[in-house]
Amino acid sequence: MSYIPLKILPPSFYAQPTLVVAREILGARLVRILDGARLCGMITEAEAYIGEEDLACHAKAGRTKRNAVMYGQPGHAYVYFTYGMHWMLNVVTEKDGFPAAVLIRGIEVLEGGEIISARRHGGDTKGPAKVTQALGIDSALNGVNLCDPKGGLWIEEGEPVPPEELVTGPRVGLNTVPEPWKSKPWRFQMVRR
DNA sequence: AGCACGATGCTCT
DNA sequence: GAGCATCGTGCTT
Repeated sequence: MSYIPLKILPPSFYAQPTLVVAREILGARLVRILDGARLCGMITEAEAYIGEEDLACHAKAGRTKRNAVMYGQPGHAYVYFTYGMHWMLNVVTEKDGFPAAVLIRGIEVLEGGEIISARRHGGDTKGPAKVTQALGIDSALNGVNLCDPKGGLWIEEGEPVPPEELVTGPRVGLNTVPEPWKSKPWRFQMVRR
């Protein structure tokens, strides 16, 4: 059995300004094919990291081996390792050559709940490292094209999020980042009302 | 319910 | 060698 995505988000979606992508990716469906099973969750929280000027962005000190994918084509996955044990999933935005991305910080499970629950040892999927653990995302997916289902990871169109369910705030975990970057309201979250 | 802390290893200086 | 876009546990209110 194969899984044909219905409305996969195209490169033109990711090529938009990063703040637009971070806001509009909420409600979209993150899909992962893992060991032949389709896992899917609605994206509920995301953060924007925008260019070398943004001192919270990994590109702040220029291009390195680690952040190279962020400088590439929009619509690809930037996956990196941190804190000695956690993987983070980002989607590359803006035009080729400009380093920017959106960090996927939380999902609400829609499909494959039993598999995901087992992978999470019964825990939730609210948190960037929880998302990657739930969906089996690691360095093998760094640089994967999210617009091509062959990669086993893509994002499908979802229901639009009404403004009253959208909340913004400062990005999380930027303990040593200087202002104004530390306090930029570049975190976007869906909340049930 | 909230906070403090330790785990754990890769990347860049 | 320092720092890290975090998480789970265990302890305190």
